[in-house]
Amino acid sequence: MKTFYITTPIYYANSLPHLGHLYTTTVADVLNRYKKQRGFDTYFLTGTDEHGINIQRAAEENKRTPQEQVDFVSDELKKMFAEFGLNTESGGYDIFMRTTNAFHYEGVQNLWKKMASNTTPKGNSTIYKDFYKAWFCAACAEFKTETEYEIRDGEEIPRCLVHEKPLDRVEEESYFFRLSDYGETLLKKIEENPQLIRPEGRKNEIISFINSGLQDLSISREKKNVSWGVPVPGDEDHVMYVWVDALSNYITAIGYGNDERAGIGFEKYWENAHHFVGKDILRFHTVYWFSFLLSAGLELPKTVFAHGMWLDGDGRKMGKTLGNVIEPKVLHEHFQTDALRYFLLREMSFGQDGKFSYENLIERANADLAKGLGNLSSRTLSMIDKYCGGKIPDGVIHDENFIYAKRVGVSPDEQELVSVLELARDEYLRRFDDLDFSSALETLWKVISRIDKMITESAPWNLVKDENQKETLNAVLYRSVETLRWLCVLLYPVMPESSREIYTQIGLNEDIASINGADLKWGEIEAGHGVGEAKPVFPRLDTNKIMTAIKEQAENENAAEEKEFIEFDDFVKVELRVGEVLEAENVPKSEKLLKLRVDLGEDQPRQILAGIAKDYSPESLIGKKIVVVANLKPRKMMGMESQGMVCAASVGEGDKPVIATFIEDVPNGARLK
RNA sequence: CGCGGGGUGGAGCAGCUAGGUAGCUCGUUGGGCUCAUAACCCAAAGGUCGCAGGUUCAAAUCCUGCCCCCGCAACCA
Repeated sequence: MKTFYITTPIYYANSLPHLGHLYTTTVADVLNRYKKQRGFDTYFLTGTDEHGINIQRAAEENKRTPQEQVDFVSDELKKMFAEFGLNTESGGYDIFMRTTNAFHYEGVQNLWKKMASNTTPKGNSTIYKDFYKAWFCAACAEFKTETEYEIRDGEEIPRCLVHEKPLDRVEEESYFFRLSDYGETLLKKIEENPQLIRPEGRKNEIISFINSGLQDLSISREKKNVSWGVPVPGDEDHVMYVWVDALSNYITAIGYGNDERAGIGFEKYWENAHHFVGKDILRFHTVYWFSFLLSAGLELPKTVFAHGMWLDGDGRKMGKTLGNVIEPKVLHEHFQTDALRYFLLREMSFGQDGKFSYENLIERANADLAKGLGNLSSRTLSMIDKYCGGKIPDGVIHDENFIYAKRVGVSPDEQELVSVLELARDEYLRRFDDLDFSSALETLWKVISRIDKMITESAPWNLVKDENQKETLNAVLYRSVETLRWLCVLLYPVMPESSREIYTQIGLNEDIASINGADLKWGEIEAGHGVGEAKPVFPRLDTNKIMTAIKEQAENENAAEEKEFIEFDDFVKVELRVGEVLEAENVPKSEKLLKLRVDLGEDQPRQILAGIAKDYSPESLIGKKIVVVANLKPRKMMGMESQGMVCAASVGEGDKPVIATFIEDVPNGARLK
């Protein structure tokens, strides 16, 4: 039997579950069900990456042990996956991989040894020990060069430009992987296997990255600095750094280098491995991972597919500040899982970025599911119930009745419809195989449209009044219900629950999870078979109602958070003072920032940067008395230091700032208490 | 010159790798129908495909230059 091994990334166990996790794992789940249905022996991996300094720190902050910390996060993730039917019990992933598993330690150590025992394509040792001094950003998981960090006034430790967190000075012995010897081999592999990195645009990025020259990769940390990791074999003083440890999970999980998982079948699954990753981590999964595999003498996966990211409805990145984050919890509460699955696959052209808003989801669910598929199912079954006594009619139109069928525009021969359906099915499967989920689904919805049209044009509600049209009526209903059967089978991977539900309502009871769409044949529903009760499968969603509920919920949560009282001492820590704006000007190249000089009654006015340029002109602020947080830690923005913060109310959806001021005159520097 | 993504009817997108009548969903307008979850069907309006040049018989698609928007990765603010 042909195998198919599909993986999501293992998610780093220092952040709580979010839409990104849900998306990648959902796509993988859909494809896994699809391949299984098509007769493949599949294996589906997801999980968590649980080592490293960030975990160690998060554990300290939360007063837990690292193990408790990763147990907590991976449980949260598992809970979310279970809520969305992605867990093993629901037919989802086969393993929730965790890098803290004992078998992983064994497997990855054996991989390391194997890598170390070989030489590079250029005949050098693959792993060597060296001394490395560099600034390292734990959040980026990258070493930073001079252009990638800044040293703020009064600080000695540079901060990463991306995260603005202090960097770690890594000045230690480290094992290195001789990545610099693998460029040519990688390029050759990529060229030989057009499907190796997808989509095309992303592949080109990787090629140009390789062409720009590969540097050797630090793959260990001294144990005295980072203890939470897999020990380097034969060297007590080092633990593996993320790359070898995390990436290798894909092979240790199916039995590479360890006995515990050997039964899963490394050989058979690895030869058909497919990694699904976000485009942000594609480089690690191609350049680094491929090189490790080559160094260990292992085959590369068949495909690494980089999907896009979900942006908000306006095309902006989701983030806490903007308040535009899509919460899995909200999705679970207000939407059917199948509607979400459909949306995720239909709305995004796979490989590109997509926009996600609750409104879009509601619109899709209503247009395609409630009004489309659901309504077709409902009208078909209801007519079979009313006009045929709940039994599926025979679809044959005999010669003598051809004339009546033609009179209402129904082809006596069903062959035309069958060809259309088969063509759509073939196209659907082809596009699905090509991971073009969105247009695959589109082809099926054309079929739905066609059947709706057939029904409307032949008007069964009129046919039923005419004895001569009995066979025409039966044929229309048979064609409709038979098409519905096909749709259920084909849509099962995308919408397992709803497809099963409709299938049951049709009165059928095979397990559609194991019906290969390619084997579907017209006319396999037997006439006389009783249909089940027709119930709406996809409820029509009320946008106003749902959006109101979601907003109220968010507000309640905010209110709950605000109700946590602080001590007076806490308030006193915030030094609010009256300031007079002496000067104000726009910051060049910045659309948000204004540079203010504010008199706080001190010797020198302060320079304060405020993100209000969109709503306030510089002139309008001069001479105004405002409220300033005087003891806020200075911070650099656009190369300038801001020595305080302007207080403003945050209003409306765009968090429009409205500056606080006084109704009477007040002396500069007066403290607010 | 940091890197990347994008600019296509009112909204959201596809088409661009292999040039050849500009397509889909939603929305709008008018009509039809009543089996169905106020659903479905038909018709219409609406685009100089960011701008300028070039290649070509032919460019949304290829080339050059420019303008504008958005990200720097779902974390933190």
